[in-house]
Amino acid sequence: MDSRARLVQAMSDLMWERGYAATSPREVRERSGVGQGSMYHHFAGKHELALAALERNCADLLPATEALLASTGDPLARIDAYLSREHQPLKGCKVGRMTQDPLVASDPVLLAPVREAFATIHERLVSVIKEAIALGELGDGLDPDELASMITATIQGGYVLAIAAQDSRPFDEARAGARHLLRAVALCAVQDRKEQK
Amino acid sequence: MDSRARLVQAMSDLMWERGYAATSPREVRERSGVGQGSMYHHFAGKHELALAALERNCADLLPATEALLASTGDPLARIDAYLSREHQPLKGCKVGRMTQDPLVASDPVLLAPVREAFATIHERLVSVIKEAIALGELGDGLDPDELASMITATIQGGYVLAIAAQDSRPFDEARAGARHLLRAVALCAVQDRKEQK
DNA sequence: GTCTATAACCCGATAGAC
DNA sequence: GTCTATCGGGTTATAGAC
Repeated sequence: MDSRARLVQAMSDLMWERGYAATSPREVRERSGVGQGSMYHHFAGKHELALAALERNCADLLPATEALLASTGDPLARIDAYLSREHQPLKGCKVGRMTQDPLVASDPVLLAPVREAFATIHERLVSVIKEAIALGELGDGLDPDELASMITATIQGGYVLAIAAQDSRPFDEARAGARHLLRAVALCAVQDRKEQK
Repeated sequence: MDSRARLVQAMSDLMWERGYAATSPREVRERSGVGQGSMYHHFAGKHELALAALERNCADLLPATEALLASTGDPLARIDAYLSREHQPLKGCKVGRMTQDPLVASDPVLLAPVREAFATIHERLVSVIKEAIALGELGDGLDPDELASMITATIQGGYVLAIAAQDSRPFDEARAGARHLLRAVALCAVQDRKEQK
């Protein structure tokens, strides 16, 4: 790993552990083992380094989620998989948490990669939900955008509850609640179709 | 408003606007118009001031939510009301956001009021859900803890999505998704009971 | 591309007069 | 209870040699 990559890695880790404001270039330097001059050779300053770290986090996390949703097979099962993935609830989401860092949220440049990541997930999720509706797995009375936002919000909000409680249970409960609710309406949809026959 | 209250108010505002780490005692002093000496007379330091601000935020926000959920009347309508309240999604939640501030989340003292606030909401919400199940408004196949966590997570996660998108729509979509999903399973429950007759 | 040295400023906190 | 003055240290960033 070269100096540049080590700096980005250290910045990413520290922003996760301490947040943007509380992370100093000196700590980044010390953790990455890169000298002062090198750091300002590769990046104009803390801000540019943070942007690189955020872009890297998004690039790291997005593909796995996209793969999960884009895979072939039963749409509802893919949503279930999205809602069942392994996480570390008490550590928070490397991407989602950034929206709650005021210095990031108020900075259009830093927020851009986060916005794009969530927009992509939303788009994919809406597609899967539309597939499920087309296949009759879900009733057509539900709005795909609403459902997609609700599902992603459940995960992101689950982090909030888990950290507040210092217990991963609320995170798992929230996601299970969403899965079970979806399953219940899916059964309704099946039932409705039987009755119409 | 006396010096102490003005300091707490200013700290609360600044923590919301900038976060804990990025808020300096000097800014608090300047915004509140209180002198240096006064500040350190009332509070031992930034940490103690932050605790007072967090406690105040929780005390300010909790009663309205509790009142909403504790009111008499149709349980499902109360959940609907909880999911329909006015918010400022782009500004974030004064309480929930604190869980994503690493310096707050890693400090048991600062996190305590946040933990208690969410625990209280959860408790109230579980009661309302149990009422709804007892009345047959919801089927008994759903777990009240899961549902309660999902509902609060939807709201908290909605903030994340709204800030990421810099648009309040995802917040409203997520909450509407949860309401419509609940309504759909409620109709299922009614249908099931009719069939059993 | 990396190093050391240093600038200029702000941080959180304290001292002590009034 | 409030004021001004100040401390020691850390902050982000720059300068300039190698």
